[in-house]
Amino acid sequence: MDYEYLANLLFPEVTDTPEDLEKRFPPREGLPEGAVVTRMAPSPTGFVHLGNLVQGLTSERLAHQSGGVLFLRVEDTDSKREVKGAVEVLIETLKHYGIHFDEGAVMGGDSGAYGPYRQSRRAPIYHVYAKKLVREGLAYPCFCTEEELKEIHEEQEKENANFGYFGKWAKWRDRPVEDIEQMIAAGHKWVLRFRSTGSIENKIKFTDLIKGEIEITENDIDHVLLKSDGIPTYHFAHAVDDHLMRTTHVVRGDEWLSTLPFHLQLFRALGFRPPKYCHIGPLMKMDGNSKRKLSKRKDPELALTYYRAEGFPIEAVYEYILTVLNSNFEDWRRANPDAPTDDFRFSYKKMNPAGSLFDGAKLRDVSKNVIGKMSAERVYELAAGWAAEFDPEFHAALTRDRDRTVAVFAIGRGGKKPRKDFAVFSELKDYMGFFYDEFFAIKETFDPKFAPADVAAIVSEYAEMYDPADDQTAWFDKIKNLGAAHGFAADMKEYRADPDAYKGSVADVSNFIRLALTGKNSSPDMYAVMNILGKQTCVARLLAFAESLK
RNA sequence: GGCCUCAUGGUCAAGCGGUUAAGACGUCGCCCUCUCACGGCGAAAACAGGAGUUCGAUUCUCCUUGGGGCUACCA
Repeated sequence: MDYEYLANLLFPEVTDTPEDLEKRFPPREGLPEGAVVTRMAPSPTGFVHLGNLVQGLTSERLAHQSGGVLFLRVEDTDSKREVKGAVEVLIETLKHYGIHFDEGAVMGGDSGAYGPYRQSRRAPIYHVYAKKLVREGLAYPCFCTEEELKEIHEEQEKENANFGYFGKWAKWRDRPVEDIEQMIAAGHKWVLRFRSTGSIENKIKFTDLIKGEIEITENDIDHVLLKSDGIPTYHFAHAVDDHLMRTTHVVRGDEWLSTLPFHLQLFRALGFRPPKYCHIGPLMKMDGNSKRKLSKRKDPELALTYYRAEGFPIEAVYEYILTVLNSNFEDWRRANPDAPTDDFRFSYKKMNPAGSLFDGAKLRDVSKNVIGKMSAERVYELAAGWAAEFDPEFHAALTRDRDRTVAVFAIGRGGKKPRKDFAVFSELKDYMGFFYDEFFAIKETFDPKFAPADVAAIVSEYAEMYDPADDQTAWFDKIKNLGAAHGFAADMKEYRADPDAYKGSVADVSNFIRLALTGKNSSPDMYAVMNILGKQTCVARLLAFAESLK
């Protein structure tokens, strides 16, 4: 077989050589010793999910912690799954989550010397290597139609054989050039296949940075390298791109583990040195009531837009992912409560080889802590930003009087033990909506054991005596005395010692007032709440509540 | 079907041949307290099963079981 002839037949337009490309994309210089060059390489399917972020964050830390490079490469090789505008969504979402890329695809174009960074625009580059493989007898064209391949598969099922295009089923593997020429002349479409020399009899040993040493069977399948439209499959693009872009580490999901032997084969055939691999276990999710794990690509709860709409601060999602990825992160955070996240020394050695179940409750806890540590101004900015996008009405209320809203957020904030009232901004309206007249309503009720007449009397009398000038002690004394006058214990200890001697306690009295002012049985510190609400509003609400009980 | 991979409480996880098997979230109880939240104290809760190696296995090996993945001109 004259491979040189075949190569020119298949790729007449390719004149560049691999050497030309080596020169065009030289090894990266000026990087510190041990610098990690890696990438985030998502496919633009329309939404970004948590798994992407896990992978991206791992890559980002590995790169920037080592003084290396992180770039964004868009793997848009599948025209069938192409979703318009998805690339923009992708770039925007990653930007929102604060992953900083040193180079790669950006809105409308590229930035960096190793591009193009969209695989759909790299066809000429792939073809140079495709031609090289053909010339060396390492690849060949295959004219099988979809139907033929399906037949092969069915036949294999019948024979109980392994699936795939290999051995006797690889009908185009050893066809004479004349047949190929004829098919091309007749205008038939073809794909380029790898001529595998591997055997499932052989095992290869391989060291993954996360999983450790693993043993895998060699690949004997003649996988497709170039699809009939001339665009490469993931495998071929991975080998060519990561070599040319001088990637040192590849971080990806462990669903790639089984095709790894093929990738290694490909790197060798191409004369490339393979990168180091970190295969991350999948992120999983509870399936309703049954305690089975599953990975769901299409699960809306795993889409990043969900967390954005819920109103999780990005820092919280970040910290949560870090706690899942590196088991020592939580300990570090406890020891360094105020240090920037980037100070944490991330290590792939601490990553769990197995997949982990996504824990929403834990995310919430992390989020509460993160928000609890923020300044009131910061919470204001984020809350307003969230509301602007997802709740315009609430946004209008929040921003009507900036200083007042900041004061609301400042209640119980700061100090060693900040309040942790909410985990997401979407709960905010329920938590503090009563500060704004348009969202205020009596939503709960007091214990039916109390007589409405008593409650009404207490509330209306309190409206008379409330004085914003009182300090907190004087304020509370008034409430105690008022309660006592109505048969409610002023001292909690005395009340507990003999509950039957009283109608209730000062806690109950406070709660009547709270209910009148906030509409709920729970709220932040009442003294602070009343100060912000102002005397006029307080009195009006107290009287209205008393009136409603008649 | 074939191949790969993973396996400690409900969840996330320490653990690297000898431990009372950490910690966090969640759950429950108590304390603090004007409610809630916070905080403090405490409780229940785990090495999937079976062989082997070893003086000794959660830790090493094998098998079984179970989960996940791949087996496309998808990534």
